[in-house]
Amino acid sequence: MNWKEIFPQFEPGLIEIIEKEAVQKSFKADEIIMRTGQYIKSTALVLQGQIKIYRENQDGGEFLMYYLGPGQACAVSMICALQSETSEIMAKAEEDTEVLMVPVQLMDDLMNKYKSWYQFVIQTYRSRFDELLSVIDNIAFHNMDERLEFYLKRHADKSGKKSIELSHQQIADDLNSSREVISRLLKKMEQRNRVKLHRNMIELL
Amino acid sequence: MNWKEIFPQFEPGLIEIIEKEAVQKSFKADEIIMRTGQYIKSTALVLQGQIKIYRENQDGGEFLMYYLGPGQACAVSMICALQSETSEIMAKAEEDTEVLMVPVQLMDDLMNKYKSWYQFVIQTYRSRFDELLSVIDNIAFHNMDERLEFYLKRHADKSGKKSIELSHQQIADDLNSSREVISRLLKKMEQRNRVKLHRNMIELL
DNA sequence: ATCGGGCTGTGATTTCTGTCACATTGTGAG
DNA sequence: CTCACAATGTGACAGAAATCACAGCCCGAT
Repeated sequence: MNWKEIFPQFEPGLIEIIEKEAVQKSFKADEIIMRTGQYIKSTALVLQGQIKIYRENQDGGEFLMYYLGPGQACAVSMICALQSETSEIMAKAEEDTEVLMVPVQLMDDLMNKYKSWYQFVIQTYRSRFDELLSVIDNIAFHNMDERLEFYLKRHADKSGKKSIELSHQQIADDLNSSREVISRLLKKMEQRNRVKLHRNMIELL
Repeated sequence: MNWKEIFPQFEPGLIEIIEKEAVQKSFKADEIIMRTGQYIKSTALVLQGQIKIYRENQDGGEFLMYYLGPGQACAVSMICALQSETSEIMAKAEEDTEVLMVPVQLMDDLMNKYKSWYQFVIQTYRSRFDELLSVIDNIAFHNMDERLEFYLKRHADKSGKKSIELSHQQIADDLNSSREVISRLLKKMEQRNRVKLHRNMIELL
């Protein structure tokens, strides 16, 4: 796969180094890419697929933070990488996914030498930070019904499709809620003609 | 005030530039330093006092993100600064506060030229990101009683004191809750001998 | 076709939190 | 001292969400 088209902003010298030092890896859908507490050895650049970044607590509860698609990178891994620390988050492949693993040790060097890398990293920080802000907004200021609408909308935006292929249970997990609550709220949304419900699929109207 | 002692890690050339280009500013307690939507012209380095960084929604609800003390800087202002964007957050002086305002235009240049500035910025990103993660954890996984304990603990850690001089109403605002709920939970904590309540003051045990 | 297991719908109940109403207490200004 | 006002205590009630219990439904494997 020609990854240079996915990161067109990278300058030639940078591409060369990445070509030489980075390793391409594949993950199957539902495969865990990184767990909380795990030592971070590289930063992942997403080439294809979707990665879900989420927080997990001791009781098995999950909470979705955001998705990473092609052309994006995990801010946490960069930020940790620069200090060789352990992960605070979980990353799981939502679909079959291709990533480019850039070794930690390169980071400092790339930041200094390549303007396009520096800008990519800054840009990544900013987008992730903004996403976290909107996540906090949602959970702090909104009830579950509004959070659910936001969730569905974001999911549709990411995939570019009007239909969302998830079970109610999966949605409940992402929102750290329970299946019954989500089912009920979805039913109400259907009654208000915001969605149409199918098995394993929700159609946005 | 001799600000160099507060940022001892800065290298000589960097200090010189900041000395020349930055402006020192004072804010009185409760003064708003930055509002949501405001254009960001400089990055604030805190010299003295405490700044509260919080999110505000349209209905007047507030939600505390974190505090900035001496030697710290606002990650949001840096991140926005680098792209000359508007603020997504509110900043208010908790006490009388002194800050050093570094103009936005300098940022890129400083990042490239001064290793100590670069490291400071990266370090700042990382700490703020981590704080946001723990904020999300709290709100996503914990009930108000646990969030309150976390809040009190964090407040005590920041100030280094065992006593917290806030009214129940102020605490409720920070947690986007209501005064009565906080009063009740504090009473329960007192019964469990976790705190001792006074007027405008809470003593941790 | 039918069996079983994963989805989905729905009521009943409980817990947590927010809201309203009002009593009590502490404190500083005059 | 006392008056006014802010801070705190508390009961009653409402609504959101979690939990339990169970019924029906869809779909793929046999």
